[in-house]
Amino acid sequence: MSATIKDIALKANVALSTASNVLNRKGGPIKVSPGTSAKVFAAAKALNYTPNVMAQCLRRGKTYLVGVMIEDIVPNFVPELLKGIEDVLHKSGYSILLCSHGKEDKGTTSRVEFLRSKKVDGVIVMPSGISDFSVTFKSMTDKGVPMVLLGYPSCKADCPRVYVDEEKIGLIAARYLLKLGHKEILSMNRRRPACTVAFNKTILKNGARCHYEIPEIHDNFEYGRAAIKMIVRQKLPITAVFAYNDISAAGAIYEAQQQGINIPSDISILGVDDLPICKMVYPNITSVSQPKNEQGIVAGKTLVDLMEGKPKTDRDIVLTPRLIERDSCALYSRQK
Amino acid sequence: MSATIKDIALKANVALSTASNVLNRKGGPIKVSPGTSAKVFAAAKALNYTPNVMAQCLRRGKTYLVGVMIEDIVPNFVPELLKGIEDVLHKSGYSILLCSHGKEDKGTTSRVEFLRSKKVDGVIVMPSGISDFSVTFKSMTDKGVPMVLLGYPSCKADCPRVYVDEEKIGLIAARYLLKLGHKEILSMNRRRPACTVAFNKTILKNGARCHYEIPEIHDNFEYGRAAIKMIVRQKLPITAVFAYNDISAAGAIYEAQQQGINIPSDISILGVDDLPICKMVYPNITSVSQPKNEQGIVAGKTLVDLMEGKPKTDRDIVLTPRLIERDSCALYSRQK
DNA sequence: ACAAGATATAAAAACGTTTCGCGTTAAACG
DNA sequence: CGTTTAACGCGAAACGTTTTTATATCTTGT
Repeated sequence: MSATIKDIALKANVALSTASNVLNRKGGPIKVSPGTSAKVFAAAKALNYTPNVMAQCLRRGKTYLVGVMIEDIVPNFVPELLKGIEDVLHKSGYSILLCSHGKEDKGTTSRVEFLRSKKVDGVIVMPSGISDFSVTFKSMTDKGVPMVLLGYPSCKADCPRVYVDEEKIGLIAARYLLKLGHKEILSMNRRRPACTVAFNKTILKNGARCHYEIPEIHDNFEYGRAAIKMIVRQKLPITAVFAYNDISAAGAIYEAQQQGINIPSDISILGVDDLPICKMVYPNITSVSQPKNEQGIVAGKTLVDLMEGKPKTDRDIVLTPRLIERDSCALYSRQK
Repeated sequence: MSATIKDIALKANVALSTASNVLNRKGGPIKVSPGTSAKVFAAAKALNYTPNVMAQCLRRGKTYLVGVMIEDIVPNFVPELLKGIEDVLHKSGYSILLCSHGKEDKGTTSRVEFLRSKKVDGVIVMPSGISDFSVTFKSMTDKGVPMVLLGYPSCKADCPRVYVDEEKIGLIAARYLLKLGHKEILSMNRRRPACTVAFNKTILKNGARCHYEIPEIHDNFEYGRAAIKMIVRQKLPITAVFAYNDISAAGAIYEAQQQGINIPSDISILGVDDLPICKMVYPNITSVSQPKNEQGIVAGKTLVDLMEGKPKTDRDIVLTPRLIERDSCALYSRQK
């Protein structure tokens, strides 16, 4: 079908091995005269040659493939993460094999088999919840396939993990809301344990009160709406909401708008993630940013280092969140 | 490193070829006694064998890889499309090789080389703008690699295309806004030529007027804001806006809210795409939906058919948009 | 009981590369 | 001019499969 290196050798009147040498050991130790070199290149160009990567991989014992495992492609921040990963991997010559196992739990292990048989050189896993990956991926890690875990610091796994400092998220959020003078705050972050602990501690220490009695709802947007509904129904004296994430914040804003509650003058709402949606709702959402793109980049780099056999770095790489101030939080006004 | 079929043969005391036969010609013509079969399977399990896909591909001349080419991963609907594609391809045993060339135009051709050398069995291309792909992908299509174009019907290419009926989008939008009694309508859809033509024609035929003098802005959200700004600044008598897409609609709503204009009682805003954001802003955006997931699925199926050598289907597959009514459009009230 | 067919297993070729080691020729040196 | 050395090019093996062809073993019909 396609032209092979053999065709080139034939056309250029050289041995197959010589053609190969010309083609892929450019500055290498094996010398070949400029004349033959030119002949080979000419032939290659004439035949529109591209190497057969399968054959190369087989021979070299390396695939330059990285498996990226994701629960589902839809969640809001996955694209940015993916992009970060793709960028850095591509720069190092790797390409990514996408692997999204839907909801089904059993899917995970079969996908592992899939990646394993594709002989990927490395894996990046973005867990969807807390689970123990040291066993799921045992068959790969045992074989020495490097792996990096992205997000969810609470997952166990025998590999480097990249995530953002959840405690710091809580700290930043608490300090900010306190600075604005809020005393009665609703926290929706029970799903982020470390974050919640830090948040609560800081809040309480400064003489403010922290509520967190919202029924869990899986849909983030509805979760946010539920928060406002609860505040209204139970007539709570809350003046600020620390939302689970920006989607929840958007939900809260939406419900508030519907109920005639003014954001931020009546209630301040603080999001987490700095998703694009922050700038698309009115008022723009103030949010604690987890650097998504950076996470992807860092995870990619870490994996590349591992695959190239660089000395093992520190196990965990934790990134720092930061506050992005917009319009959904305001000073607490007493004369309410 | 990993166990090979040779190891299995050795362990099971059979010839390499016998092991291979047992493993992958399950119901095939070649018979092998239950005894040996069992031995081989036992050995395979004991050694935790997974076939080396590189070797298989090399031998079979098929990679079961499909290149999916995207301008950028970020745009809002890409994930849904991707998911649709992934689902159906995975079911047929293919996996997807992601390939997002950033902004750079020259990137495209180098990515084509990339996919070509990976010997993908097929390609799905989602163009970012209007261009002639019959030349860009010539080196692949010439070699008989099937290809499917997704979206942008205005692109030229010698392959099946999957897209939604843009004329119909215009038609649906026009009819709906007319039904609501609007007479002065702003259309932002110049970037969708077929859609605009149909929209305008219908609007004019029914005695309403169509404005469309907005300066082009690349950022969709800002584009939407600009529309409202223009209406306000020039004091246009417009009562309905047919936005470029949902992001633009969100932008328009945002700006309106800031200017104290009520949506939908003062101005109705109609979006296109039915993105998740529709349900996240207040009021919820009424939108003409382009079935994203379905597009992905159809594109995937078409490609699979092509790759399996099924008889060529109709060149173009066009999907039908439909109206999703929410809260951003209302009857035109004269007593304004 | 013997050739003919069936049946089960084995051997070998092929897929397209990379790479090692070897032979040839030309250049350099005394 | 004869010998050492470097420079260049070649052949062949190997990567792990699949598949075609060949060989050995076992039935079976006459």
